[in-house]
Amino acid sequence: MSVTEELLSNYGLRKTTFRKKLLKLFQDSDETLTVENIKDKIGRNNDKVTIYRALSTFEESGIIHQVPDKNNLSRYALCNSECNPSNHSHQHAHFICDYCDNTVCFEEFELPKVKKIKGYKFKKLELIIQGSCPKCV
Amino acid sequence: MSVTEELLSNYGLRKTTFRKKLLKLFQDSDETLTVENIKDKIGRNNDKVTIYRALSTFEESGIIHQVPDKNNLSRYALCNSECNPSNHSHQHAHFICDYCDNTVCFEEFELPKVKKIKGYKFKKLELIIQGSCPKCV
DNA sequence: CAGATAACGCAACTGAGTTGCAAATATAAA
DNA sequence: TTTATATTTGCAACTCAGTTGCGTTATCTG
Repeated sequence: MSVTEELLSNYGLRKTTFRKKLLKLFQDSDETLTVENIKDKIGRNNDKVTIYRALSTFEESGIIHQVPDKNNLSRYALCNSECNPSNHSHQHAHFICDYCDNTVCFEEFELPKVKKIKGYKFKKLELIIQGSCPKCV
Repeated sequence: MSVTEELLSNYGLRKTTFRKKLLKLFQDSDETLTVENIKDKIGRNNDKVTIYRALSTFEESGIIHQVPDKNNLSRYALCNSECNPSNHSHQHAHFICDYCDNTVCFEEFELPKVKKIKGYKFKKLELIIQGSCPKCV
């Protein structure tokens, strides 16, 4: 069984042709992907509904996570650590380039400790950094 | 001249009836607002195109800033400090409640100092905290 | 007050994401 | 390996936030 298939098995998901193809794409890619990016890479003929549904399944399972784009568009990236449906929080920052449309995960960032505010319960932190990436000085 | 009108003048914007009404709404509100919230408060008959255009103008000028919603929908809030078109960065965090749809600005938060990564240029930091708000224990 | 310019308001559009449903495929049981 | 069951896929049609074009109206400046 391939790494991709094993991952699907571990999360108790059916190993369909489409899911294997999509998951492999994420495993082979070091950038975050939009649905358009995905279509470009796995073929424009793939149905968007299927893509959206597979992405939702992967996200709920904890295989991938969603990151907002510059234009509030959804991008997706593989979860590095062992995420699962009940614990799916990411201790890393995201970088959004103002010029190209890319968004990158910065694994090496430590998220700040946040002081408590009475009445509020904090569950998840997301640090988004905007600026210019190496390609877009 | 009212506070609202003065603010518009300071930013070199025309003081139209609509803008005065919209800006006053932001000044009187301590929560972030969606376009739907705005319609509810200033009247559903107000044209959405006009709302969107006024929001863009305010945002570009540095009067308000945009915050993503739980559902990646846009919310808007008044800028506290003296923002302007060329310097429009917010040194505060945003809290998104997982249960109600509200998003709040946390002025009292200090954003973390972020270490440099070669090739990247950082311009803006956004810290988003998710959890439950006092109303939604 | 008159002319120039910017903002408004309407209709029609765009495009990301969703829903319903029938056909196809994966899995588990026999 | 075949069959029964449950899940996934793929198509069409839809929803809804946000945008564009353009003629009309309001604001500002002289």
